[in-house]
Amino acid sequence: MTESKRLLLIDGNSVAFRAFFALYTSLNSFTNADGLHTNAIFGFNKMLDIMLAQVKPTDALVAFDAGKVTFRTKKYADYKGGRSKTPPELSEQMPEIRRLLTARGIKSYDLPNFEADDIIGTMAKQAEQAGYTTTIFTGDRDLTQLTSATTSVAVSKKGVSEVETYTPAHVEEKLGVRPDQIIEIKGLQGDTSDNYPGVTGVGPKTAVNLIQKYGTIDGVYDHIDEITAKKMKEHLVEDKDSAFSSRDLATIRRDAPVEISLADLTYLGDQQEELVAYYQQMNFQSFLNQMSADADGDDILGLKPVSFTVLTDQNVAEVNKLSGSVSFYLEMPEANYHTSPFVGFVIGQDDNWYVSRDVELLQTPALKQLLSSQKIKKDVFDAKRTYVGLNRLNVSLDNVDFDLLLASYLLDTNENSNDLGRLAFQHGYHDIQSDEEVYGKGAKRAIPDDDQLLFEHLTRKGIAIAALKPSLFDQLETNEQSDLYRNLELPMAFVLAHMEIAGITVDTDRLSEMQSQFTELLAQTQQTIFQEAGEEFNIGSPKQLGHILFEKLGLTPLKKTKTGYSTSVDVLEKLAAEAPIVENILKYRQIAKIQSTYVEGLLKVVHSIDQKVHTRYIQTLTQTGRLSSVDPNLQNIPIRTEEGRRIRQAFIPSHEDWQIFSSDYSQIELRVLAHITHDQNLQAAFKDNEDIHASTARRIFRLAPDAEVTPNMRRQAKAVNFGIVYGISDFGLSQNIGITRKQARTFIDTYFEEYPGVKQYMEDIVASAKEKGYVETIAHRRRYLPDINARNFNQRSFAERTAMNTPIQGSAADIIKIAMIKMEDAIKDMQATMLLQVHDELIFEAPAQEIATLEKLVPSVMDSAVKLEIPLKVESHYGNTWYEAK
DNA sequence: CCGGTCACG
DNA sequence: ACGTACGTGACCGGA
Repeated sequence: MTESKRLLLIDGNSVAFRAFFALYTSLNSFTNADGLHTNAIFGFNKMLDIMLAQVKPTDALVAFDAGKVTFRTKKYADYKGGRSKTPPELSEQMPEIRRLLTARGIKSYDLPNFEADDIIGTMAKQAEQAGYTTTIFTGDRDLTQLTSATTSVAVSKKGVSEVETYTPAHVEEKLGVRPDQIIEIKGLQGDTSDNYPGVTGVGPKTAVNLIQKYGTIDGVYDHIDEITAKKMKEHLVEDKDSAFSSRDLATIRRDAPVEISLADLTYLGDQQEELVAYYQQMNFQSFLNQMSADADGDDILGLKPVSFTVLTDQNVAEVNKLSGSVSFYLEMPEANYHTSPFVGFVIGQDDNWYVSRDVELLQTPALKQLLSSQKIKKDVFDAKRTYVGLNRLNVSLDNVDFDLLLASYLLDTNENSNDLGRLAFQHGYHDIQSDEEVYGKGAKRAIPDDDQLLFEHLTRKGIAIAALKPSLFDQLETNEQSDLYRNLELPMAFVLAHMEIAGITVDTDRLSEMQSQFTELLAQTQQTIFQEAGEEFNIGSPKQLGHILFEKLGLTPLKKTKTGYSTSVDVLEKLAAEAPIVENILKYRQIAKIQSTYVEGLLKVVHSIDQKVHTRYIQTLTQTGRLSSVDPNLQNIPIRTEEGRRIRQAFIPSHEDWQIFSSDYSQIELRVLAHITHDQNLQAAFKDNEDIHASTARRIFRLAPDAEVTPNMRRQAKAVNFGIVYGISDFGLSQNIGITRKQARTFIDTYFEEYPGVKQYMEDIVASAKEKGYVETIAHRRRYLPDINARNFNQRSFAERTAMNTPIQGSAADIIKIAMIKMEDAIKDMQATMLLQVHDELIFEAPAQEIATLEKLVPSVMDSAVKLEIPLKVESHYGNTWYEAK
């Protein structure tokens, strides 16, 4: 038997399209010296590498669309109508991709009047008859209709490296029909992106049901009289022509008049000289390196070689020759740097890089002094992480100048990878790998034993930090964000580090006591529920619960989710009157949540050494500038229900006779709103220290000056105020307070009449976002809104609400951060310690005798953090536990 | 690993 | 007509 032939067929346009959008956020860091965008070319080549490695083809072809006019558009003028134009940044790359293919020894081909699909369908059929094994690579799932015993279809999913491979069995499993029936489905349901209609009212589910029952569209019409659903039958009869023509449009041709044959498709492999020239022209350093590495048989994966010195006790003093700015990186492989092991470190500058696995070297005088030196600037990736890690080694870190992670987050909150390599790559620095590439992922993740591998990776991290510093600083300056970086976020990192290191003491006995109580309560409630249900089931499973409530007990399903019946609180609360079981389920859920997340969850993360929990504040995650808290999250400890609130009894001071002290901003977001909108009426309410929700109620209900604001009016006005901050919609408001959409509309209209400044601001900020592509906070924190001009209504509306909300939520975040930096200085001579931040609230512990001082000091620091057009208001509380500080 | 649910501001 | 409130994290069940 001759060697088997393996054919790789690639849908050029769709893969290029996928590559372009997978690397869309890095569009501007992928340009060559001629100003040509190269992201799609780069991504295409990456994907190509993956497919070549996987398929090891003997023959290959990349098919392209010849143009807009095809036999399909001739039959049906609207085919693919309404599609937005290919972005010019992608169009300019298409000819270059074809040049790339030539250099890589792969044939490319297009055929006038036909789409790439038809070329692929035709060649795949020929290959099947000739006994080839064929793999089709595309971004378009419609091609899965071509799968057969010898033809599989790999569809690229997310990013450039993920593909899902379809065989006939996988198609059936996933879609519910055989590959040859896909066109029947498409005929019935149509295709919005290709713009053909199918049959009115028939979506994916109905289409699959019909085809499963009748096999084909012809089968459906042969049995049209069996269809009982009246409306559907009418639509089917009416749209019969459309069904058949839609099926025709969906059918990939397998007999296109191609002028090539299988014999022309031999895969020639890389044309070395041509490819080197090509990569050079495109500035693809990493592909060039990969080529030279492959040629050497070297396995360093295409990166420039780096040199480093391994530090030991003997030569550690060599670091004394470093001066000016040094890059430093401390490797801790686990996310939680309070407990992660240490793997090693790198320190250096220019061509002098020092590495070691032995972190105890950091405690030697040379390194210790260097790291705390006021004269030598330190450039790092994640200053807070580095500071806390070094603190565990009793080494202090001072004079940090550049934090790659933090700067990168401020420049674009959307590009917020935690991986140095990945982030560097996004900023156009390619001479580095991600941790995942070097260390592996999941169960296979491991720090290499090979010193060379580890030290090279660490050295590359050090070099990347240094390499990116000038350009990121430049960009911060251009964005007027240098002040935000230097005087707000960078100092903030160390304030947070101190709070994390301090931790908060947990009364584990109190938690254990609660644990037994809840265990018993849960068991009782569970038994009651089982009796009411008449059987045992898993209450925690929405699927099983839905079955019991809506099928067995016959309650009315009010809302559905993607996967079944919704059993969320708002649904269950509406059903509570129908059956007593519902109330018990709500109770069970509430207690189960407290038990698993707060009692048991918290107990799991208490450090046995100091009886404390040490959260990590993630400073570079949220899109608005807020912090987030993980491991454990101390920003969502219950307060709204009494049972939950008691969790706070377990948060106690770390010393006898100390107290928990807490101060919170009152209505900070609405005050920020009053400030940035300059609305005179809203500002007047705050200047007069009014109850803001009551004040809003007076206005939106147009009450006379002496009329009383009822609690219900105040409640509704409060919801309107929230709605305004969130970027209001009548639907959202109506859902929230259970009124009609029309009533909600009236509230909103009246609100805007009463607060014209707010209305003006909302219009202006959306217009500005559409023009600039981003919005800003008072401290110049920036959030890009790529969807603000989207054609999709949903995406665009979301971006518009975000444009309205982000300056408000983000400026409030700026304010409390400024207050925290000032606070650390204000209490530096006291024993009081700042422990937690919960968005608009700061929590301290302090000796009882310092409480009186704090009561004056903390509010004064907080309300004078920034000067706004309205006053800020702060309220304080204290007690023996966090629970009592209310 | 994702979706549903629910805890917070 | 479209189908929505803004920002988070942890847990569980079930692919």
